[in-house]
Amino acid sequence: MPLGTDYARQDCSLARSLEVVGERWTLLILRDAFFGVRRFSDFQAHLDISKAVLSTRLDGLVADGLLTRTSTGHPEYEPTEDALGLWPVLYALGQWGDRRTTPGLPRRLYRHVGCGDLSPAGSCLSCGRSPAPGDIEVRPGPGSDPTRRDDPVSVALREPHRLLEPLAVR
Amino acid sequence: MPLGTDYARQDCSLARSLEVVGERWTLLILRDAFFGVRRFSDFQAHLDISKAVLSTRLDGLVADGLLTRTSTGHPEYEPTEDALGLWPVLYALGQWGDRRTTPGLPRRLYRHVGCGDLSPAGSCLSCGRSPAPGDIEVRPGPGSDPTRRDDPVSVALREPHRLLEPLAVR
DNA sequence: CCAGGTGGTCTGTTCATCGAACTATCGGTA
DNA sequence: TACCGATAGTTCGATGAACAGACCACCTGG
Repeated sequence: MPLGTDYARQDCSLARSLEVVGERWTLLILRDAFFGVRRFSDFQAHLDISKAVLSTRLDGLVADGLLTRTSTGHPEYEPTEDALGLWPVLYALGQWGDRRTTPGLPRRLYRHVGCGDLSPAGSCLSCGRSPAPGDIEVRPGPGSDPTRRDDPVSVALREPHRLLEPLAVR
Repeated sequence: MPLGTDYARQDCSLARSLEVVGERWTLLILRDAFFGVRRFSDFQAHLDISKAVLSTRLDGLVADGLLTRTSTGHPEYEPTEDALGLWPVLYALGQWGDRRTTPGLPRRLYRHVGCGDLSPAGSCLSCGRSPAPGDIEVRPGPGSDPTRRDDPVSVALREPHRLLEPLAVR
């Protein structure tokens, strides 16, 4: 395992997790995968990441079983069941970032499809359950800044969109 | 801000969070702070981290308002209110790591003090609430490996211990 | 079968991390 | 109060990872 990614001497599940998702860019790639990004060039356009690093990260995520890569035609990367278990982590980190940087003005809003909005803890304000990512719809919130980016993925994400559903980019 | 830590062009709360806690070692340092580690040498002994990097990270966390550094006597680092908001993230990541690497054998167990054990989602199995870190007790679970480490912090953590309470290391 | 878009790899430079040696400060003891 | 060990760092050279940009191979539509 390359330097910078392992915490071999730690007897701790957090360390085990960080060996998989703790590298620079990895969680942002997974966030995009939840948002429906599927293709190499779309990840690259949305993240401003070097192709070499993106390639390394995608390969690593496939090797660790968090993404699958389609083998026919142009490759697409899709989150696995295992990756879906990370949704609470991504949601909690996003909420924390919202509270810290722009209190009261979330950059994105999440909704339990056909039910109610999500609380900061990730539970539906209407039914009280914590919906699976596939039952969550994301839309821009009052803290979002539509002038910051103009890549096709950012544009597509200005419309409400159900998580995990492949994004119509073009 | 040094390169490797910023995602300036991302309009995303997750990116803002990762700029603060996304670097190598940072989340493990915060985990230790939740576990009651307070002193430079104890962080270092428990994490096997170079002193230079530990120094840089602690300074950064103080600058970002996640830790306070006592100014009288030997320095101690204590998590701030802002840092406490990260507990759900750390807990969720730990649970995910447990499930992935040793299903059914968690390395640590968490309990709502005076009430019940915590579910994988972080809520108390007895009262249903999600307790604040100060009301949670941690103890080794069936998946822990007591032979892996012998530093004073690891030894102290073999006893049940309430989060945020300074660890009696010596 | 050709052109352009897609999905990479390769390269030189810059930056972060590492281990080890060195320095400064604290606090207890004589 | 003057020492001395423990604590808390800083500095240094070597190694490895990230970056931007050039380059190349493959797929797909015309």
